[in-house]
Amino acid sequence: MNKNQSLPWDHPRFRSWIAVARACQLMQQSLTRSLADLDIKPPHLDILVNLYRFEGISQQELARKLLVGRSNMSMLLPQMEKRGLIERRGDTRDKRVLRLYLTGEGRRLTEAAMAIQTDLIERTLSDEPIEQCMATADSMERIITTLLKDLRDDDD
Amino acid sequence: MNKNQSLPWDHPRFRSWIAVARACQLMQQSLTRSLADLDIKPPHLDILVNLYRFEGISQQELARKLLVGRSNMSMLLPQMEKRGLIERRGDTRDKRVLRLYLTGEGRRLTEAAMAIQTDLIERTLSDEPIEQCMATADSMERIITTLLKDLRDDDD
DNA sequence: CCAAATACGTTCAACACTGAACAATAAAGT
DNA sequence: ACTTTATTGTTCAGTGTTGAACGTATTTGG
Repeated sequence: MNKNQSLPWDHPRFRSWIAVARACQLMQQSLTRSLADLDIKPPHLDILVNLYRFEGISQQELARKLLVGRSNMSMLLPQMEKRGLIERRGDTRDKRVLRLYLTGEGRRLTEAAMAIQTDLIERTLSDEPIEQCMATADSMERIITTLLKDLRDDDD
Repeated sequence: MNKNQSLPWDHPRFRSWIAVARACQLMQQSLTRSLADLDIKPPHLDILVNLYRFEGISQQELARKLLVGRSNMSMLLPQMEKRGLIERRGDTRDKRVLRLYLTGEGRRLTEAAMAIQTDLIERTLSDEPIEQCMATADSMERIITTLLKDLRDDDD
């Protein structure tokens, strides 16, 4: 019973998750490099993609979707607005919220960036069978649901 | 041909990877909370675990394993040394390198932290079949290899 | 044997992210 | 109607991460 018998690396789930985390970290670094040409970083891309899909979203909703703090959006969005990628218009009914929209240039940039990201992913995962990818996706979506529920429970 | 026909979300591999990234982000946040009791954060745990497995590793090697910059280690390690978790001893043969060792307290803390992490992972993944976990692990390890090779190629 | 190139660790300025405190606005409770 | 509570976005101090420049030590190649 010296080493408590079971080192973490012996657990299949543990080993599996370590690999997932490591792959994510590497993919993020690779994406950062690939996006450098467009002079944006992954956080900006996350924002752009969400505005692309959900036009008129508020800063609060955006922060929730991205799992970051509201203050983060308050730092990034004005800088992207100055760059002419997005536009912030006050909601007429609720004067507290700012609704977010892509500009024409923002939309063009978003499409270019998404193309880069898609290429990177498709290229990196090209050896993985589609069924495996879909099984992993299902798995991850279940895990996401579990984790979201846990985090919400803790906030009470 | 308006929308370039294929939005990223229609690609199975793309959808799959987005789920992976999101799950990782959430797991990281959850881990951060769980480790708060021990007053350490995920980066510290990464360091501790590697010293646990590879005693006497150098700062350089450690940084490479963790996929972070050397300067990062130069910031974190002295602070962990002051806290009495690790020890840094100069190599006798090569006076440039500092070799890293866990102290008794560091080892205890590492074991406690690993138990927390293992519990979190086992609990979160408990609904996923073992075979699925192992298939995902294989998948991820292939992807890691590919990404590592790509990053190394870029550095030339 | 010596000069050039390389490797290790540190420092520093720049930037990113967070959580807490805050002002303005809206919603709920009385 | 009006006080209280909650929500939205901002600001700020604290902390983490990075890449480049640097000093020191080692290795390589003439």
